[in-house]
Amino acid sequence: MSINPADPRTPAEQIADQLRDQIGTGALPPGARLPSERQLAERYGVSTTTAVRAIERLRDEGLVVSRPGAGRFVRVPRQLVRVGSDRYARWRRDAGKAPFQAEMEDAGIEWRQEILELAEVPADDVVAHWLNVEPGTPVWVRRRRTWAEGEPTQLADSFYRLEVVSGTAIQQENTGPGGGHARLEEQGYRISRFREEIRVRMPSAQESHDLHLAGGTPVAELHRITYSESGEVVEFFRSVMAGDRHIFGYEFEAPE
Amino acid sequence: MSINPADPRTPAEQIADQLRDQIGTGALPPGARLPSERQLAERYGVSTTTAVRAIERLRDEGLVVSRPGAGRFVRVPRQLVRVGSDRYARWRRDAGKAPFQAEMEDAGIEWRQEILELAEVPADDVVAHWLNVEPGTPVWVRRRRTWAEGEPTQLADSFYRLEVVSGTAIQQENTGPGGGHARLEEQGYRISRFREEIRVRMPSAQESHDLHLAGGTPVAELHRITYSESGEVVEFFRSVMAGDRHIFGYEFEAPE
DNA sequence: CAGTGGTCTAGACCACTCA
DNA sequence: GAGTGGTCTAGACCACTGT
Repeated sequence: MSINPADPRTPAEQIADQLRDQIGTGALPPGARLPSERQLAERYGVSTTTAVRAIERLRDEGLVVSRPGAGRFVRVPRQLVRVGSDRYARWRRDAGKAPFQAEMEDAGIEWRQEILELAEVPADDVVAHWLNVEPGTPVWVRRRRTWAEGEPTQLADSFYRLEVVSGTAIQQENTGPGGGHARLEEQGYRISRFREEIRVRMPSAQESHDLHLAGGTPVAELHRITYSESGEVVEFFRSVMAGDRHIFGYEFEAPE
Repeated sequence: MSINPADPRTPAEQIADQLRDQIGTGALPPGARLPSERQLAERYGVSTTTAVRAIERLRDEGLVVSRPGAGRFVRVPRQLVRVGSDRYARWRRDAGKAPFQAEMEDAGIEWRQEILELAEVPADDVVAHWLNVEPGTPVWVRRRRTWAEGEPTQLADSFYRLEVVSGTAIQQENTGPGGGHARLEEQGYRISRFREEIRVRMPSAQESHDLHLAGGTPVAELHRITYSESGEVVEFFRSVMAGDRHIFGYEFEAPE
């Protein structure tokens, strides 16, 4: 429990490594409080700045969370949500379940959805590309944040061409049984195919705040394009998902 | 170009925001050199420590890379590689192409593969689970690093039960035309189904080094399970991929 | 050899939490 | 009110780069 000047690692690294070991072995279990900056500085004979750099390293790795005024604590792992390609099954819609609802209930997870915005907005370049309209064309957006086990997990925006959703429950807070996809089918758009794209990146400060992300937690940006039987794009879905809470799973046959 | 004490943002934030704007507008184009720590500290009237914290923020966002002794530079964006679910098509194998090779050549990207290890190793828990053996059982591993456009993009490990690959070219450096999957089919395992799982996380220090990742770049961990016609798992593939270089794409029909 | 990034010292002040 | 995290000052030394 001290700094070895002969060690090629820097003092901050040595302190971080020792604390990481203690977390790994369970000597510091999830939820446990770490020594304060001042305590660490004194114990290891370094300046507070160096002690802080050591803990910041662990925070960036997602092992430690800070609560200003209270202390630093070993992170309690957040539950993982599996996201599978069978979540769009028609039998689920027929059973009155929206895709997100089905995922959560399958996993036995308490969940809710919070509507952030229902509005007509101009299409940005990506939205315009997929909905096959000119950039700037007014489109309908449904912006929401989903929660699982009392923690936010996803910022999800669905975009539609106006003529597709005008007068439907997709423009209401509650889209009704089966969710938005069920309403689209009622409008005559039989849903036949999906394309999903996943990108990996760091969150913006805003996203980090909205998703309660610990420092150093990446996000996945999921794009989903929903095609009707005629090959038309009927929905463009863009979601930012907490990287520490999701596993994405896909099954497919070996194509011929 | 100065600090406003009335601004609720901290000095380091203000400096970071101004530099980020200059990068965003192109005033500091990719490859441009940023002012040095000392120059920034003097210009803004802050300590060098504060100037460094400002630049570190940009580095963590992946906007800036450091070259010790030389300076800090606006990052030159790395090219994205699309990874699609049709890359396992049988017609590609018949054309003598391995999946990775097909992806790269479709995108017109110069690529190569570097073999890191070909060996018999004990199965860890995850490998054992998917290959349906006891943890610790010896399995065959093929560890490699793939490069695109002169930059590493992927650390890829393929695991096989010993009886599946013994005596085949999968144990050699060069697996031959069509890659490992073609050799498995020759052994009588007709490949019929895949499952892929994607996790998002920060890299370890080792991975960060091996993939030449800039600070603050997350990775995707891809697991692929390959099933034969009889439902048996014939390969478990685990890969760590640079988050800033890949887009994962999947297409699927609306399940019934 | 001048300049650079990386890391460090030994403090300081502020806003906040918790008892 | 004592303790905490967050941020800051005004320097310092080292290993390295590029000329």
